[in-house]
Amino acid sequence: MEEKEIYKYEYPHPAVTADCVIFGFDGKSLRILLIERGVEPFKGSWALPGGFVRIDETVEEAAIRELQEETNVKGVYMSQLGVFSKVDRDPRERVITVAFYALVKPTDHDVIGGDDAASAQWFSLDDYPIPVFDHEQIIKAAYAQLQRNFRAGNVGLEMFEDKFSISQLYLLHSLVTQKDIDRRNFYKKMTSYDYIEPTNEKMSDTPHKPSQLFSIDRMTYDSELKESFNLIRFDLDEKTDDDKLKTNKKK
Amino acid sequence: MEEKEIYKYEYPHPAVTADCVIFGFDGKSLRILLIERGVEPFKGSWALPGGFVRIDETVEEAAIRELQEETNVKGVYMSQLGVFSKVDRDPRERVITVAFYALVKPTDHDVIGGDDAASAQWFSLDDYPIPVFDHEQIIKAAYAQLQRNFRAGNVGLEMFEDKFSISQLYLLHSLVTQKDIDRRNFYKKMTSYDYIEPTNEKMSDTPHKPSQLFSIDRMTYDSELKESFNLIRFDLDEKTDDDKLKTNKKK
DNA sequence: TATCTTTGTGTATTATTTACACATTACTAT
DNA sequence: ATAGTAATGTGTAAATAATACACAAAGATA
Repeated sequence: MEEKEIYKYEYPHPAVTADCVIFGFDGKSLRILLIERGVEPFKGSWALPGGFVRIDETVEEAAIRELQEETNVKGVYMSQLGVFSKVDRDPRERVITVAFYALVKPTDHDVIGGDDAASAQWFSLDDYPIPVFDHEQIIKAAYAQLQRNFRAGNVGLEMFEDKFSISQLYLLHSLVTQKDIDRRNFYKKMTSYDYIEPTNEKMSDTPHKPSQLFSIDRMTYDSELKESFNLIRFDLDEKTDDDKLKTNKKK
Repeated sequence: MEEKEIYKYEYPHPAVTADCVIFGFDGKSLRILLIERGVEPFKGSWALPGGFVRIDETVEEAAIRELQEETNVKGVYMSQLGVFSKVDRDPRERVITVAFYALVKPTDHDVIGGDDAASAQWFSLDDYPIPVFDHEQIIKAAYAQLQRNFRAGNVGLEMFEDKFSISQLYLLHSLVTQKDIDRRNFYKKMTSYDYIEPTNEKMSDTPHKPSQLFSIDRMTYDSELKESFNLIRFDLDEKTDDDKLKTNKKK
């Protein structure tokens, strides 16, 4: 027992964690990814995926590592949301957390609970179990930020790995911005962007007129929009903060 | 000597600091507030005001406290910029910093170096001593963020304690956005906002036609714009993170 | 009184946003 | 087959916002 307390400091140090608010859009509704805690405190309760930042990694590295360890989600565009540091937000000790958020397609990811997470699961944003710690506040702040970005013109194409229809995008924008956008004007606006390119494929298995599928010119999209919204692709092979903040490197 | 290392942890903990990028606009040019370090490491070099977050305060509280201790600047609207966490950014130990930024009028503040700062001084943004640590990178990121906000429509009135002329505001916008805005269209746009109200005073001591002075309807301004840009008035009597994130309380 | 400089107003042009009519293309039911 | 249903996609006009630029007004200066 005396062998455990080996790290000594002259002044008290907080612990630092990274937490991830992962929003999912499945084509119908908005979802949120939570984990069931497998360890104390709050074992068995739901929480955001995340965990302690190691002494030899950046907070960004911690966020993607923990997200992958606990939910198996990887390779998504994440943005830093901010720091939450109320002194009593964790019952164990003083813990300051850095929150990140991302928007993904649940079907692109095989969600598997792992590590400190007994399980990981998507919930509807309208009805999810209130998470422990101050994670509910973090989710609210992340959603507000997402909404601000969309209202300010972020198109939100980071989440589409492959082809998409304008009506999918329309539904996403309607859900996120909470505004009733005119479907037809939205269609024309989106198709006018040079980074949204029509393919010659169409949606299949629809009980009505199938929509055309579009693809993303990532080069153009990234250069025109990503810098405006500080979206960064986090992959495990990226190294420094500096890289992430200064350039738009992709895997 | 053995009495000093009294805080023990099972796992290594980083230190956490809060740093402030304070931009100043004096009516002519943009400035930045730096302190001359009075302690090691880098004693005698210039750096951003800031310091360690205490175990019983939030990062916001640390930011305003350190800013006041080291420069005597207080009561300004600050925004959280983000976290910088490269593992080797501080030679002493692992230090993660949370950066904040603000835009103020230098003449509103009596800058006095204090505490760990041997001195505090305004520098031109075009020509300031390169600060130590990764503070140059933080300044660049803060300026980019400020520019994004202005380009996205932030009017930047937080910094005006009292009356101002549209030409002052015009110069500020020209400097920050780095765009050449049409002076006359800018005038009309600003005077059209309902939170910018004409007074019956005029600028004095000008060698030409004096400009009208305007005042800010803070209530309207705050409700219409602040939430969009996450600007928060930090005062020493505010308490929790929660308050700061959720409401727009003012002193 | 003329000149200089900056402030403030007017007005026309262009671009963007919003509103809404309607044709098109699939599937489905009779 | 044919009509009905439910979407997608196109066209077009009006309202609003952004841009460009002419010029009058106010005070200091010579």
